[in-house]
Amino acid sequence: MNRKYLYPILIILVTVVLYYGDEYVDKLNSPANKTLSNPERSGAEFNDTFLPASTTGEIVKHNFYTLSYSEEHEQAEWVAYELKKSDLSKSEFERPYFIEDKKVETRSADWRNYKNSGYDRGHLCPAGDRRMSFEAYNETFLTSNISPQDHDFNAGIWNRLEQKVRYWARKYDGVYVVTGGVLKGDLNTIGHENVSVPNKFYKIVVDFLDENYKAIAFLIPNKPSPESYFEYAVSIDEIEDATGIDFFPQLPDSIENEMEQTINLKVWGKK
DNA sequence: CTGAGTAGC
DNA sequence: GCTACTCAG
Repeated sequence: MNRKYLYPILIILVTVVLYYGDEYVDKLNSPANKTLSNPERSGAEFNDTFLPASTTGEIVKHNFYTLSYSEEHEQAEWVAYELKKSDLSKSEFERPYFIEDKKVETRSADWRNYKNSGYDRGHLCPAGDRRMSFEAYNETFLTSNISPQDHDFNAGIWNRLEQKVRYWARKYDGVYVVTGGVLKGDLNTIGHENVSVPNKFYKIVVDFLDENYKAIAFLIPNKPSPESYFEYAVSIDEIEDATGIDFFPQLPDSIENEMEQTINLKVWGKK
């Protein structure tokens, strides 16, 4: 057989085995042996309680993450997803092409806006967080999930933060993540569709392992930085002020208020 | 891991 | 317009 066809088929086969193999193992282990300590706190219904409010009214639910799209800025104002410990498999997939998100009614930006713009097509929900299946990985390559990022920012401090989030997901047996660019003020644009270039990006990470939810948030300039992301840690309230987004409206007020005001870096491992 | 640009059908 | 290949931090 031609090698051109053999390789993709092998990838698909391996993927199917990995994907359904995990489901099979889960079935064997369930419900007597629960490897996750908080399985009842997972799934779509639970995730909905962490969804931010949309300022645009255009929420799009994908299978592996949810976003709120801003047609004005031609990108998501937030992308939200649960990153489970079990999501962190090491399957390797070939990077696909970015394609339009057909679930966005106003059409998401064409990838060509980014070509020769000087900016990366920076993932909001990282491809590295969705390697549990071929479908999940590919779903991150929708243009509704990218934002113009300075390359050295994306490959540098932002990438280091994303890897830390994966570490926290392993340590805390899953975290909830909300991330996006700050779409406010006078922003430069790129491409024929005028995709806004955020000056800052934010990321909020919630550990919901026990009843005492705790969160950490970051607001980082869209430029190279040799510093630690901890230098850019802020409260969720500060991100709400900067973006105008209400992040956890569905949580009980007492939990929301406490979580959004607090900055406790030591419990997140800052030395 | 995070990405880019170019050549060719 | 899409795929394959090469390359960088």
